[in-house]
Amino acid sequence: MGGVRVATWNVNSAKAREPRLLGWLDERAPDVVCLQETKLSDEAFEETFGAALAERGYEVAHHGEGRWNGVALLSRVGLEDVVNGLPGAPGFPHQEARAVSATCGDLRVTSVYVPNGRDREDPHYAYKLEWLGVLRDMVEAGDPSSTIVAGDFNIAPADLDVYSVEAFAESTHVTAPERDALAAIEKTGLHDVIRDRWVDVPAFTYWDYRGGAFHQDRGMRIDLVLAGAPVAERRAAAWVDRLARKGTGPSDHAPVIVDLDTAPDGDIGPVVPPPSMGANRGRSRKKA
DNA sequence: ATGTCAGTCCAAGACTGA
Repeated sequence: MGGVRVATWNVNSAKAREPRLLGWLDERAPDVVCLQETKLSDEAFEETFGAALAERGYEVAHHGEGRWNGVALLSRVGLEDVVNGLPGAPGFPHQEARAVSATCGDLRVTSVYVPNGRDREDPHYAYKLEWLGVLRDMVEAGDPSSTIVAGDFNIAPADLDVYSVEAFAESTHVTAPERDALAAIEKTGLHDVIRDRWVDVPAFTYWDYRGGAFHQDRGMRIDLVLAGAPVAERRAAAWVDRLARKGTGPSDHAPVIVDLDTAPDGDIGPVVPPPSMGANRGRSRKKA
């Protein structure tokens, strides 16, 4: 194994996304996948995807409730010690299927679907902040150095992460309490892998279905991959798979993909070739 | 341009959620 490709994608109904999801797995071949908004029961997910995912070599941890929410982890580098939900998380009023964690190889991975918050005055907003606090506590109680928390955070971390600050003046997703709650999670030792790589590029991950938002790039960056420092340092590539937002029957979210090199103490050497084998040699030779 | 899409109930089109 020469490195691990980790991805997160809010599919906005796994059932409605079945052909797109399977085609995307074949195209991108991620090793670990965090899914959100599967909108399926565990039984329905198994029935719809069990065989297709097993064929592709994935072990599956799905935590669903049926109509809404629903998260999953797919892994072909191991899937152990699965925990459904956030221990001690608030509900509305019942606990919702918004988190699932597992150990995948040398990574402790959590797929999260953070509550939307709806409006600043809505009780769901307070629920969202409280839920984020419990997520922070869970990360801190674990080992942040081997942690990945990825998913739909429903928070744009900074003004760069929305297409228009004015358009969000009265909205959730951009408020100081939400951003503070995210910062508190990161302060346990997690890094925003896409933002580390693309320092001043918006890198939107979500575009409303309405009003031609995708075509006009009126988007938001709300799907994040957070990783402990030793994991984030293994980053070989990090990007938003905008192709998956195009064409027929897309989700309103695009996947985020992060490639990690093998850990320094792994038994296989680095993925990046030495300078003498660099890609530029071939290109310049061809020119000459 | 809040101009879409997905789920539910239940058989069509309202309602809810994002």
